[in-house]
Amino acid sequence: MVGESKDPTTQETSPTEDLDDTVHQRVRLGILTIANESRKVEFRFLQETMGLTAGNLSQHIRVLEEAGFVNVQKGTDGRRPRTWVSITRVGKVALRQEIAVLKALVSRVEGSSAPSN
Amino acid sequence: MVGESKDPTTQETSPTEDLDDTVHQRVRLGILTIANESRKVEFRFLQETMGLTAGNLSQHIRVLEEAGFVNVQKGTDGRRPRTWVSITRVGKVALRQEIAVLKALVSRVEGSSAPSN
DNA sequence: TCGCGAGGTTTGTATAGCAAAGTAGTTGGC
DNA sequence: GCCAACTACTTTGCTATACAAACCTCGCGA
Repeated sequence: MVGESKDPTTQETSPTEDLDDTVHQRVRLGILTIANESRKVEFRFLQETMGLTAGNLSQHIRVLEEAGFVNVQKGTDGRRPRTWVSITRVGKVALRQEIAVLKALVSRVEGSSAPSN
Repeated sequence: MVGESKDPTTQETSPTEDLDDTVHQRVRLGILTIANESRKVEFRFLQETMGLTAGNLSQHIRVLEEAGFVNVQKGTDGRRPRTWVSITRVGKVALRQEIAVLKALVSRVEGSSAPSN
């Protein structure tokens, strides 16, 4: 039982302390993942793909922008206004870090088919 | 460019929509991960391992309990009061689901060393 | 028996997340 | 060519969340 006996196989470390809440948040993790797949992504595309309201997406993009994880470009497609989001170098590093922690977490959970379970 | 051309290799699906915010939240994901590793875990152990204040941990445990993901047992160790947390069957299913989505996410991100990157 | 500490819980508050309402420019109908 | 409806977001307002400080209860030592 954890905390009672010191089982050497028990990993007594926090599985999630290295996660950055700015990146880990569900919607933003999705945005970064998609943004990481191409040079730039349209606002509309993100909204439809992720099933978000424009207002909600707008706010999450602002958070990512203020963290330096994405750049926002405004322009037009024909005469219609468009907003594009692109991931920055810093954003890519942050995403990689998140992924690294998640990989470790997945391994840890999959490795714990504890006998008493 | 996503949203402009229909590149068949582009995964036009949300990477994170199947994540449950109750489970995905950083601290709670940690609690469930640790709880999944043994039959029951002491409150104090969770608190120290994850570096949380007692108040914060208490709240997160309540959320997990109300979701049916953990059971809370109160008792004594000698004469000192103790609180133990144990993951439920439903909690295990929820954790597995989270891990499944995270695995897919990791693969997706690692698979996108997009040429234009 | 009084105070101190252990072990949590409750309360207060700042922030986050979300959608409704608002804004600015565009297009289509007549 | 003027106005209504639409596109493409942004801002605002509300609710819920996350956190720590303050609080509570019980046992133990002096």
